[in-house]
Amino acid sequence: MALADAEGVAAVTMRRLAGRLGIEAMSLYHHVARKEDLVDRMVDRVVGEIDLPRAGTPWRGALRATAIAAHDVLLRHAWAVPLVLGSQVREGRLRYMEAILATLRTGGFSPSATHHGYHALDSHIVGFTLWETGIALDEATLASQAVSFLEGLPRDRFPHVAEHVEQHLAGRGPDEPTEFEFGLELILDGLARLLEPEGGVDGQQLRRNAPPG
Amino acid sequence: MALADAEGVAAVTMRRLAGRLGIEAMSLYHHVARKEDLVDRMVDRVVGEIDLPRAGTPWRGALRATAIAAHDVLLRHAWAVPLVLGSQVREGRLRYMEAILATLRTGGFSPSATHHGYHALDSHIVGFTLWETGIALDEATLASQAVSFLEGLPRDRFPHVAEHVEQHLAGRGPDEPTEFEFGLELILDGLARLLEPEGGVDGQQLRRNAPPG
DNA sequence: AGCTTATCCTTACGGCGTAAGGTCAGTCAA
DNA sequence: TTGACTGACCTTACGCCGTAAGGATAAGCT
Repeated sequence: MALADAEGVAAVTMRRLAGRLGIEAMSLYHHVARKEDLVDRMVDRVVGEIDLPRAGTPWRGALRATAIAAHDVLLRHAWAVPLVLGSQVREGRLRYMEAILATLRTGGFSPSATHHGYHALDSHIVGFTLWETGIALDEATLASQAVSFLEGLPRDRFPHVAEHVEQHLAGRGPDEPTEFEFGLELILDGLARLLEPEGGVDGQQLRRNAPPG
Repeated sequence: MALADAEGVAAVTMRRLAGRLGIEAMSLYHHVARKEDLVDRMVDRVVGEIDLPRAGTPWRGALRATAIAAHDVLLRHAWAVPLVLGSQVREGRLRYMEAILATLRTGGFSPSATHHGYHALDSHIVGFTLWETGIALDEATLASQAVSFLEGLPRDRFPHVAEHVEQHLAGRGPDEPTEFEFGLELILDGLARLLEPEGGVDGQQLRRNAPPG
């Protein structure tokens, strides 16, 4: 994982990894059946690093904190972001899912609403972080990159794209939420409205039911 | 792209692609500097397939239709999903961005709200589709896969995960939105509330301003 | 006729995942 | 004490990969 963090997952080859461990490439195959297994386990360790809410925390705060924790962890291990939704579900992922799903269910959401809410949240976390890690290195190179992008951009054809990049350059105001948090609040607000009597998206089906187990 | 659609982007090697074209691998380097360029262009073509809203369509319907179109296109070219947010911004992506940003701006959103809304939308589209393509093949194998997953799952430790998978198996009710549309509506609802007088997430800063250009 | 240019080819290198089949020290029952 | 077993590791080799370097060929233009 140190290797992946430093040079990306492409740098994790059986030969290089073995070299770091002072052994030969083929020796790794006594601990792992295929390279894919190795990577799957690495990804699961990343997910395992996400701090989970203690049982009993009110759902909105718990979900908010967990989403932010997940975002932080994924930024620390950017190589894992495109893999996290496609890899085998193991211990770490199960624990993560269970915690979020239990939080929603205990918070009063129906099985269906919980199901949908979980995916909406996960999509935001992974999708947003995927975008972030796709463009970002540090703030400075990002800014200079954005400037040179703006210079080459035909403004007459793409005025709104230009404005969009300028928004990036402007940064955010003192009380404005992070870009990540903006989308997160949108989703949490939407979920909160599902619990209100009039309901939100499809109030008929997604309202409260008795929790399982 | 036919090769990538059929066998995934890993099957697109310079030798195999050249073979399909009846030429040698190295000949491709007269049309493309690096393999990365080739893949970037393929991804941009995928984005170019997304139907964009005609100028003047009311923002909410326009965004909804575009998001669904993007989702469909990405499902058709699943190999492109993890790449789309990290690849070079070219013609196709610029047109896509311009259309969405213009829709929001014309719809009355401030530069900042437009900026945030764009990313929230994009994160959902890509994040959700990444999850979908990570698990899904066809409905039937998915179902049998889910059943065998449930059998191996220790229910006492992960009761909510079990319920979650059962929700998948149950499928959705007749009037229930798609999972993709559920998250989409959450985001569109949230954006709509930004336009109301009282504002939504951070009403102070994100309210309307004069559009650019 | 000669030059330019676009297109394609050949050969070669170092690196990849991994199949197949060792070696060798420690463990433990008889 | 011995001998089979086991787990950790190594060696060699195969067929892939991207691409560097340096032609070949044929069409079009002056």
